[in-house]
Amino acid sequence: MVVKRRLNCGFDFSGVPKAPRSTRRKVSSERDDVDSQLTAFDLLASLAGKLLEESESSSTSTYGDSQEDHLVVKIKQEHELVYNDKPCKSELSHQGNLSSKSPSDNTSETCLQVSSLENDCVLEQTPVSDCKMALGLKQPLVGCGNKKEDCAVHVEQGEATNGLEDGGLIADTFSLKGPSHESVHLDGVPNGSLEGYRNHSKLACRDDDDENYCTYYKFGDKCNKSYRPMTRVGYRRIKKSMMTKHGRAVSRSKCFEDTRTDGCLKSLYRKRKLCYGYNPWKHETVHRKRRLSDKGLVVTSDGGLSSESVTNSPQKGESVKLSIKSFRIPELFIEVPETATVGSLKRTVMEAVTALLGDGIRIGVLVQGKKVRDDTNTLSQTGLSCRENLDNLGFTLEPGSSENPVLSLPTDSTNLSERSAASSPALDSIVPLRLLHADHVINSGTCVESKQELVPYQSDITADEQQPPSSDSRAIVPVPPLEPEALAVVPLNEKPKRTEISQRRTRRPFSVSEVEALVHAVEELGTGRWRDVKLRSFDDASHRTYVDLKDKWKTLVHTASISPQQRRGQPVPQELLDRVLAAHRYWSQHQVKQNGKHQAAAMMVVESGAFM
DNA sequence: GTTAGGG
DNA sequence: CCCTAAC
Repeated sequence: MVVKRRLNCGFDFSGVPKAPRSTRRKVSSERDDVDSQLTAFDLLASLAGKLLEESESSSTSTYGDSQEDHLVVKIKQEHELVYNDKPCKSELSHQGNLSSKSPSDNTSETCLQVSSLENDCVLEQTPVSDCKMALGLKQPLVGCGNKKEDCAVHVEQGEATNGLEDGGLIADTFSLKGPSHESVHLDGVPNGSLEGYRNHSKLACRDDDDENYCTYYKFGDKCNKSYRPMTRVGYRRIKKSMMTKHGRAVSRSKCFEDTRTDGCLKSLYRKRKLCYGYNPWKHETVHRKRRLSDKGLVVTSDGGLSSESVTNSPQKGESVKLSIKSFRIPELFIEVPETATVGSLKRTVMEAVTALLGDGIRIGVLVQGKKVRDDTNTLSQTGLSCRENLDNLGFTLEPGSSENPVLSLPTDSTNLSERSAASSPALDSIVPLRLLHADHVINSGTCVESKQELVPYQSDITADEQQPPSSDSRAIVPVPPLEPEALAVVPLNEKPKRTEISQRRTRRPFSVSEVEALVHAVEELGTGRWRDVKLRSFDDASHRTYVDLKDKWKTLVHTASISPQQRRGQPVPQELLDRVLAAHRYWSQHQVKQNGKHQAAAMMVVESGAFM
């Protein structure tokens, strides 16, 4: 007999045989999990289409060169054709302006991710803190294009609310996450097909099951001409091959992705940091969203701090001249209602940025990739007296208070995902905006490429905020493996309590379109063929196992059975719920005669009149 | 490996 | 979403 491992269970059910499954009827009041979120988001849809075309036709253009200060708009969207077997997905990335909006329809909820907000700024014999101060003054730092020579001073007064659009604050990456933003595949994107759009921009792809971000770069002329997939580029494929059909094994074999020698535990640990330390706010949002609004736009800005260029010219001996071309602002977490105006979005982002900076951040200094801890040493003592060494100078953004950076974060060892998944009140009270990483690097240097080569797994943690260098920048110094201190922001107590190999997957609310696909499949296939449902309608969604689909159906039936007032979460269209009930009713009666499925389905239509 | 149901 | 039992 299997011994129940659960400890918090008052009673050990292990000895209690379950009834035959055919008679096991669920009676428990299942928590309403139907708060499906992340339904379709069509903002920028038209742009997406356009960009898709362009991306297909342009491969080596230098388009991106002249537009580096534009937003990089990454759109992932899934269009589901109800009667198609499989959803049709499109994804693309592009540099563009947020203002190039497109018709947004209702489709629902959306996750908008601002990967970074970037400001060009130059420190010229200026203490970093001054720049920081400037950043905190609600003064958008006006970008200066890609000619660093033109960037002498870039702290200019700007309209606080116009930052995004007017270049005051430059968000270099927007990810608009559609219903199934998770199912992003670079596989289908020919290498370099989007090249023209990001000469120095990143393409971050979110990998399904593990919330990994793999990041691709196109570097400027100074370095490499082509995309350099991160070392883990093959990960997805490898992973896939290792997955069981239903994907469940993945969560238990995550360590294989580790290409280093750290071993499985360490890998898992890193992974955990990535998944849960890195993005706890995502979970946080879920709950806050649930609490605050029915329809909300989740704006997540995650980014780092990085510089695109540093110029230095030793003047009169000791003087050091630094130019930090840009700051990337670490992860922000913002929530605005779907009905909010673009202007208010801008304001919100602005406030968030300001608050973030105002919260206080520290700057770390890296020399030759090593952190310089002694603040009392002079630069020359630190070895920064010569130009060559300056090239190896880097900066990191670190949480402001060195003592306990994570003010509001609980310090127990329960990992964040669990906490947030449990709607921890403590988490709920967290200011929705916080510096998450300190491993964002501003640096100067010479070879961007080596950054990846030397620090392959940095992408694990900061993939989405890795900073692509501008084409003419001096590029980025190789950054050493992250220092523990540098990323101690979130996981104060890093040792996860549960050392087990297993790690709960992150919750992935079903989008309306997914629900629709599910309903449609079940209408045709019935409720006992989840594997078929999976293969039929969710074959591409590697993060949806047939068990997930079954579970979702379960909750859908429950949701449909209760009054609308009792429902929580993102509303599922009543029409869909009706279909759920109808299909459920039908298949409850007809599950025996499984032989003539299609006939049954056809009959079902006739009988219920609710389908199709 | 799938399915059904409880946790 | 996880876990387990029963297929």
